[in-house]
Amino acid sequence: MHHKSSTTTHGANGNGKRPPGRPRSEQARLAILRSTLNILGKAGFSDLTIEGVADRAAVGKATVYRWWPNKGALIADAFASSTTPKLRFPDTGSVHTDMSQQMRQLIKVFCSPQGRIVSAILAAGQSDPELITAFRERFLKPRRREAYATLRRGILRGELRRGVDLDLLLDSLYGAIYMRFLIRHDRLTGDFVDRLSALVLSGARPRRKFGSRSRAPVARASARH
Amino acid sequence: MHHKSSTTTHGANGNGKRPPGRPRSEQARLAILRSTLNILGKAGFSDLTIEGVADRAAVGKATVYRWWPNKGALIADAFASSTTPKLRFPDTGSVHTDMSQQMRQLIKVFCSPQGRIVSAILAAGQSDPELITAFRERFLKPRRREAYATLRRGILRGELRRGVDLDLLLDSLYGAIYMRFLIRHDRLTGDFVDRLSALVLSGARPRRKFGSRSRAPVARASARH
Amino acid sequence: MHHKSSTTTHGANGNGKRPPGRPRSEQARLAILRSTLNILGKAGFSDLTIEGVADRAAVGKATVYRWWPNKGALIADAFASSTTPKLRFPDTGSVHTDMSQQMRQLIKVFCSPQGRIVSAILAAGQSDPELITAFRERFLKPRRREAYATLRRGILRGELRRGVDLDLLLDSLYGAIYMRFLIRHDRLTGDFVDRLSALVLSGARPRRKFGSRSRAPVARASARH
Amino acid sequence: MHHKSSTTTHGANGNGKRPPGRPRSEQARLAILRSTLNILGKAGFSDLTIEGVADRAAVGKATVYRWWPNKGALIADAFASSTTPKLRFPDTGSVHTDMSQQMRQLIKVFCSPQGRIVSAILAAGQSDPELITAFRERFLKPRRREAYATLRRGILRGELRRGVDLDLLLDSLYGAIYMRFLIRHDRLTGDFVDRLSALVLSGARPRRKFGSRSRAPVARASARH
DNA sequence: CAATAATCGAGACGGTACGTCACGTCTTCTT
DNA sequence: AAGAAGACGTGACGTACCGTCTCGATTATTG
Repeated sequence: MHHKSSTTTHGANGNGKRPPGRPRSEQARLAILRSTLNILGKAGFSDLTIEGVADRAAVGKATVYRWWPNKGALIADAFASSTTPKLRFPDTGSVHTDMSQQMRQLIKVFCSPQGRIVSAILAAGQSDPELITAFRERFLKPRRREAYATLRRGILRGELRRGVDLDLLLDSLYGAIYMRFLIRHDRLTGDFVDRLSALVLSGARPRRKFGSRSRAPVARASARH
Repeated sequence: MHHKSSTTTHGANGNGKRPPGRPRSEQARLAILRSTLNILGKAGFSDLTIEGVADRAAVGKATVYRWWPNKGALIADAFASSTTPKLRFPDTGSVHTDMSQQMRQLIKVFCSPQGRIVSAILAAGQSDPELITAFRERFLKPRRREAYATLRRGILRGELRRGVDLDLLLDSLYGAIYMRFLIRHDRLTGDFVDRLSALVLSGARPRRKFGSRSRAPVARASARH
Repeated sequence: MHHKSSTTTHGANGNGKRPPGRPRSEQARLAILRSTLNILGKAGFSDLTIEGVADRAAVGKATVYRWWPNKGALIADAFASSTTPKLRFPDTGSVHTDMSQQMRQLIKVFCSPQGRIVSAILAAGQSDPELITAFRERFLKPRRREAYATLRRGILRGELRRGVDLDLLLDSLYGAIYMRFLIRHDRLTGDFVDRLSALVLSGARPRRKFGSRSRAPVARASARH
Repeated sequence: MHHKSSTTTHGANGNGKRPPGRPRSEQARLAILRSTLNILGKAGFSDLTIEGVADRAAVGKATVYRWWPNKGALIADAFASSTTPKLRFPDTGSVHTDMSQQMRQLIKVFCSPQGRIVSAILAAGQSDPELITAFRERFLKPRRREAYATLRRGILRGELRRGVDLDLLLDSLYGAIYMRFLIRHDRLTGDFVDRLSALVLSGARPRRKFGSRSRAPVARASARH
């Protein structure tokens, strides 16, 4: 492979030996990523040019091409390097509250300049499979893993049905957010997120059995939503 | 505005008078739209060039620019003109079945060559507000209107809660589909659609009335929503 | 031939019969020629476009093409229709004075807006033989004929040698003017014209024969220069 | 100024230091000039397109635009670079012979394919001042300087009058040639050149001194000029 | 008084070349 | 060996005119 992973400067490979020649300039790498984010933050994907990135980073164009095979990889790296603000799931004892709070953080990111970057990645990803894969692996999956945990806590507490399809559930929740984010047919507000969480999670509650009284506590638990 | 709506040839404007000059060639208009769809169907948005469209349509480049201000508008028009396969809502007497069947049609479209066009529009729309607006107005809204009717039938039949937020409901349903379509983290299957519909709609069921023994707690639980 | 002579409206052909159909609009014809001269007078040949001519004349483009096969023909006609200011040869009794005065008129034309038109014709004529021919026939030759007469008077008066090559003489005189006009390496002034005339005509004086007494009058004639 | 002189590759500037970056390709430069001359030699100025030049030179269009601001500058450079055939002034001891022989060479050039280029430059120069200036500086003036020397030798030898205006003389001589070349009302032959030289130079002969019997009247006649 | 016929304006048509921009590659000297 | 600088061939951009064509409207002659 010609293009090295941009996160691995060849100065620190496993065997402790450094290859001859001038080592890769960390300064240049950072300047390029910063420049990419700056441009993406204030202009669309189509306005992002390698030439523009190199100029703003005061870097030779070839230095960009040496380390990133194409615009997509550059954007992906830049996004990954961008310190995505906290998107942690709290553990409040209520699935609804946990999800709702995290989703409120998410829409805050989507509405910030960071949002432009996310939408640029999703857009570019439509014609660049590697890019959409990068988004999935580096952004979506890590958060999904946390979401699974949150939901499982809800199952254990009896707030959610035991056999519920977690992916289906998460797609219903986040899909609505992504859809509004990308198609912009309606506003992304905290209130929307709350009602969304309530609607979808209520569809995943344990099924009531006739004559069973035992689930009253569960009912009380979800009563806090 | 310089660019006329491409759907309004000036041959049939309201006052019955045709403006002077050679009338717009309907043949050229159709050839351009057809050519656009052909190219989009087999290549990505970035591979679609106005020059290529004009060539394939055997049309002067200026003729394209005369009627469409940019690539986005062209794609939007082409998509709108494409006889989007039937995406009608049946009336089976069950909301779940109605929605489920329509959503199955939708994913069939998304998985066909038409899907490339949709994703190209959504992608390009991320840096072209007019394009995403065109998608909303010409594609999304008309179908939403039908969806409202379907859901309202469900309300009348008592399948759905009276005060449910229809937009919220539809975003949960379709958002999940759009998300899988765009991020491709999971497959879009008929089964997925069925379970999706079941999950979300069950969250919108009427609250149980007092006296029905077993559902009382649930009803109380969601009462605050 | 498809293109009629622009000076012959078909309303007045030889046999007194007028063809059916709407007659050519004299008004349009004049507007086109006027517009051509206006544009040529303030811009170069390369800035003259048929489209521009038609627009300024408030005339359809096809009306121009109907009557003039190309830009050159249009310019030629426009130039011919332009009332070239008086460039007559006086008859003062001195060849030098006659020529000098006419040449002074000529450079006045060359230095006026009319000059731009002449230079445009000569320029365009370099890649359009018909155009340079038109210039010769319509502008140069008529004036040459008068010049011949003037020079012949000088011969009769004994100011010029009997066998002198009149074309050679005139090319020396006017060539110098055209050269300065086109190459602009030096100014075209009245004084220049006077000295030019003196120089060249003095080279065409009768040859002195030994012991001949007859040239006294000639000497006197040129004494007035 | 953005466009560098095409004759100065930045490889050899005064201070011996080469600027950074890839040096200009001398090969491309020559290919472009050659291609320009080829096209001009067989077609008119209006048939010369930058696109055509670039294609024939197997060069990017941008490379042409990088170094020449417009078609005129390109032609001027191409012409200047064309090894203009020998147009030297001999030193035969006779002004007439010297001039005559050089002028014969000139018309030979004018009648060759090179002539098309000259006429293209003069034509285009009529609407491009820089182009006509380039012609003057690069072609006309160098030859004029030699012509001055030739004429001055004639003065020293007593063949020409001491105070004669050399520019006037040269305009009479060469103007006649340029006029016939551009207006094509008569042929450019060696005989024409000989008689032209004889005519004009004879008008610049020294005035006869008193006491030389036969020329006395003539001398008096021109004395006032 | 129709019918016929050629003109007029307007302006869209398929083209060609324009001059610009970014692409991704290359060649040079410097670090 | 990597750096910046920047020229290279390529190819699409959006614009301007080319010369041709279709329109409805106008203005004449002819039957």
